[in-house]
Amino acid sequence: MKHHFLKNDGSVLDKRTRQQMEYIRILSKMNKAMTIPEIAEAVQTSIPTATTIITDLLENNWILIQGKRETGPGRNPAIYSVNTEQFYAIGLIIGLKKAQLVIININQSEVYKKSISDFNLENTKGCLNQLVDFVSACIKEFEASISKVLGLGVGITGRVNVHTGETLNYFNFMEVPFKQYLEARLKIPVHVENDTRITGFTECEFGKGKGSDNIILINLDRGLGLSMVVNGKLLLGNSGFAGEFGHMKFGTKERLCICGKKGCLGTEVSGYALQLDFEEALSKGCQSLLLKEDQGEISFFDILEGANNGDLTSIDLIQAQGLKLGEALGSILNLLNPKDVIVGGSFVVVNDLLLDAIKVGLKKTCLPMVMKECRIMLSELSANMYCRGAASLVLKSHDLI
Amino acid sequence: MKHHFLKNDGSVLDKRTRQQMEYIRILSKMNKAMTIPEIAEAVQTSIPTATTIITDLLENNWILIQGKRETGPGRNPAIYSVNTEQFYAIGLIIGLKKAQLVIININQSEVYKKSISDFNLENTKGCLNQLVDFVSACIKEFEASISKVLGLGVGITGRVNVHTGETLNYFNFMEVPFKQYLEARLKIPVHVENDTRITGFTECEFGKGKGSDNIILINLDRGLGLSMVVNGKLLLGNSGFAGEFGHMKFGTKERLCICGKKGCLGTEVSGYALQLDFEEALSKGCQSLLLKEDQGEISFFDILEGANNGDLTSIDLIQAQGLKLGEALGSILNLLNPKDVIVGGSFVVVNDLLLDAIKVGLKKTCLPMVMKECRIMLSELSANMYCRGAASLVLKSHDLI
DNA sequence: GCCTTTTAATTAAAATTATTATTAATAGTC
DNA sequence: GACTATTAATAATAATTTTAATTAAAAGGC
Repeated sequence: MKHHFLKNDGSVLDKRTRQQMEYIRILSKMNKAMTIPEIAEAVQTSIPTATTIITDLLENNWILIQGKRETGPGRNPAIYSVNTEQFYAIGLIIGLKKAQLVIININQSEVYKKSISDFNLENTKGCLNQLVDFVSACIKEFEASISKVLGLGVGITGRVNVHTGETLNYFNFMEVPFKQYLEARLKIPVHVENDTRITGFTECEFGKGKGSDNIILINLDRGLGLSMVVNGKLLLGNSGFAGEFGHMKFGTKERLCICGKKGCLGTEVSGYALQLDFEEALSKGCQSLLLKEDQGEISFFDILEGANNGDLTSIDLIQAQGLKLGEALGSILNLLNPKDVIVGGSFVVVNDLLLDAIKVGLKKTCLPMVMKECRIMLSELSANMYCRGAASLVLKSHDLI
Repeated sequence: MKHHFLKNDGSVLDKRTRQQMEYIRILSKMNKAMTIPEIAEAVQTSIPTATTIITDLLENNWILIQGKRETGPGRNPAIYSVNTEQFYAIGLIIGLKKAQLVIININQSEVYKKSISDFNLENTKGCLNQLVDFVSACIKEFEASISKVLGLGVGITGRVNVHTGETLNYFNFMEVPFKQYLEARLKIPVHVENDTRITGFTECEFGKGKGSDNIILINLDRGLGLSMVVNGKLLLGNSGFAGEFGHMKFGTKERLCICGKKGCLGTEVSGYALQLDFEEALSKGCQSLLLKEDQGEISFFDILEGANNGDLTSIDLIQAQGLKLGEALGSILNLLNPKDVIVGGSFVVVNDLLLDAIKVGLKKTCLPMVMKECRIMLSELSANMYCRGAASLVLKSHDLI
């Protein structure tokens, strides 16, 4: 595994290098071109010292002069910013049917994007190779030297132990954790995360959670996921398993969950559950517009779309799920008292239909004082954005954002 | 409000003062007498610089020479430690029937202790005055100059907004928050916290949660409280209301909660609930040893004691509560994946009777992978310890522990 | 008991950093 | 357009900090 100038592997660095890294961090965090006096103020050093370090960084091409700032009276200062062509981070989201990759620069601007068209996540050597080759090919195509890549942030579905980099559901057949394997083959530092937690992080960085350091993100898709950001940091849990909301006992139906128990929320609130709900409704004699269209199996996407087209059965089922979700969520809000709750995942297409039902449910269980300052919102981020979030996680790990 | 040498009010300090504070912090955190080379290593400066700053601190009486260290070969170094008579923190726990105060020094050793014998917490000006006078009298009796007191940490029952220092249930009749009022009258910095969160913090600092930065503390007393420590920090929530576990909808009885809803866990798992359970059991014809003793009203303390004496009715009721608590707790564990769960409060007197029942309940709802690494334990801390915890919160806020 | 080894503490010299003064550049004013 | 006010950048000087060298103090071997 190679290391970038901005290494954070715990090795001892000389003072000047540490100073230089600090300057890069300040420039990156501020995310704007800064003058030497501003930088000196920010890093708490004198202007002459700042000048020498800035000159150093300039000579090594880590930063660039962006011109001069137009001020009022007085000499116009030169402004400096990080050289975006020296700092890249890669994000990779591995879904069940899709793998997406994005490369961003230190400004978090997307500079490259690619996805595997026909992907099927399998716990096999072949699938693993396909992913590694894909990432390698992307890096090659982008033509950025490996030495300019700070790292790869991976969001993968299923359970992940962030501390060790192990993935529990996929690529668990190697002797080393997934993270270590990728680092060995790609020669760049790798951060592995659960996909739902990536969505939570992304929402905090780019979405509606921006500016808040205390949010809950619900990922309502085929499954039901939850991630929490507390004190500005992702809540990972002792073994990295935090966020298992789907197994909360709140259900009333007799469905058996994959965890072996009954009453799990995920068996009654999720895309998967919605399909079952629909089948049950039909068997009870409910009518639906969806049946008129001559299609094979009806997926939960179809049901969501049906609701948007006015199909009453679909609407009823989704509202019932929203209500139940809201009620269960109320207990979580009482526990964590978050600033915002953001609901993401495929279900957002039905918009207020879901949101209002959740709010109705919340009222039943959530304490008024907790509800009072808490906003419940739908996510507006795209899948592509989550991929950028995974890349941003790398920047975050270097304290650059 | 006066300020100690170690101020943390955000005012700009000169470089040498900041350095001195850093040295004090290092010495305090290490909690042992250190040699100059060790200190220099810890603060990452050269030995001559460390020597001058240590000399400075010594002259100002902030630190003391503790003698020499006996080493192997080579000259024996002088060892320095913080002057414990310069740094005091006060802890005050305000309960319903008791108010306790403790003064600790920077080593967290108790140097003074006092409590109000006949106290009754009321939301009145009189009660407030009683408390302020009590604290003032203690400071006076201890004869420590106000300038040597870093602050007062208050743990008060009921809801508290840590960010503003407001108390919602008590002393809410002033124009300024409780915290501000105390600061104005006592002239020392004040930190106000919820009593349950104090117990969580204490457990992490002195109790079984020591060394872990990811624990859940259940406070099972007259009421049911919960506090969480995540990433080494108390989870406060956006408005400081985090931890409302008692209103989780898990109940099966028809009891109305003070929140206006039914099914709240706190109405079925708590000391208060235990008394109701007992009355119900009797009305259904259950027998109990407790009735033989000629006493007036039977409190939940009596029932806990009864269980320890073999009273079957008491045992049954407590086990039923433990089971229910365990089941509800399982969902929280799935969500937060803590390292440890520590059960505190008056209920600990029944020991394994409660703990085993909780474990049985947990098995029903908690995911095996979450349970696997999580220890469920009873607290062994005394009320006095929580008071010290409140004081330690002050030290923590100064980054001294 | 004296010498060697080892580590602490002090001192001296070198390097670094900050403060102050000076010069440079720009905008507005008379 | 020259002058003034203002801020940036640089140079010179002062202060601080570090590195290196020296001295001091202790332990152990012969």
